[in-house]
Amino acid sequence: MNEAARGIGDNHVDRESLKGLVERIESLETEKAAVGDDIKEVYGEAKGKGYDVKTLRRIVALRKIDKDRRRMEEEMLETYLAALGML
Amino acid sequence: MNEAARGIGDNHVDRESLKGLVERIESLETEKAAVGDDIKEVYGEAKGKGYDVKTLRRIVALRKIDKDRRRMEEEMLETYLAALGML
Amino acid sequence: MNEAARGIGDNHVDRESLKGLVERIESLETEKAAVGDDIKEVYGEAKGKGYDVKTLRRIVALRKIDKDRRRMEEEMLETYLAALGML
Amino acid sequence: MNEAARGIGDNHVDRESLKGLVERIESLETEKAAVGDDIKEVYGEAKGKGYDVKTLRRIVALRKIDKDRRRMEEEMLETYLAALGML
DNA sequence: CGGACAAGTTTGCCAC
DNA sequence: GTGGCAAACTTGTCCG
Repeated sequence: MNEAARGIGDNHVDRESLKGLVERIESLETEKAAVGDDIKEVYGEAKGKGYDVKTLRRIVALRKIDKDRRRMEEEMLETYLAALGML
Repeated sequence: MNEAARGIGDNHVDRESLKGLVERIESLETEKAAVGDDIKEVYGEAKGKGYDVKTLRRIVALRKIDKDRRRMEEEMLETYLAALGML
Repeated sequence: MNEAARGIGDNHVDRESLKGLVERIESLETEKAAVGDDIKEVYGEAKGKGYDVKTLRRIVALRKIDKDRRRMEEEMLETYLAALGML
Repeated sequence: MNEAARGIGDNHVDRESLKGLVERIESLETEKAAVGDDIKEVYGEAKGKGYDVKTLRRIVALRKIDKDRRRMEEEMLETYLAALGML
């Protein structure tokens, strides 16, 4: 059994290990939030330059769909090859 | 105030109205589940014909992305026109 | 071997057959989405009448569990009767 | 008027400027997604060590609330001090 | 504050 | 039967 996987009444999780994990997650969450703020800033800057933010968001979303499509096509190819026993 | 919007201590919701809503929802849920089963059947039939189900699912998903893209482009156009004050 | 189940170098799926399957699936998916929208509409209507949607969802979920339980009890009864040769 | 804010018949957005904005946003979005993946990885690692991911998420959420609460208390204190002319 | 958008949670499905 | 993968539903967040 793992160090952390214990049953009821045996809840001696490794404090240090747990602490490390939580801190890493929180650090990453902070980073993620910061990047999110950066994105908001860019939209704000665009707005300041007179761009329509809603349109800008749609452009970004549309380009994302394109990217997803391309990614999906890659996967399709893999799937086809696999289905045909060519992988 | 609406018939149903009442405060604490005034919980005499309209039994008939509530019943009607719940029944309509449940009827629709049943219908939805039935359609879901139909879909499964078609995939089963395809499998019986020798098609690779996973590939089939990808095809459907890919075509959906295409449709989403087209819908998004329509919206984009509207948004552009609106942003340019042309609507 | 089925028409569709072929190996490497023999991957000539029946275009018409495949097309038919995909279209049937997409049609059903559309239908399913429509019913989903209908359900959302009913919840919206309930909300408009002052009902708490979250609570309403819980009610529907609870009743579903009840139905499932009753169905299982029926099945159990059948199983017992069958085991006793009483069917 | 800004370069980008123009009316009907004057919709010449600065292509380079727009391109730059979109690219900065997409770059940041990519970064954000990458950090999100990192977070998932850590949860995955935790799972591998036998931790219950759901509980872990709750812990992180709780600690976030605590932090927010502490931050609000700080702000409140500042506000009070400012109101009392003690800053 | 209400609706759109994104995140998280849960559920069902397929492969192993 | 189990565990990972993908879809659906629910919940929370942000903008208007």
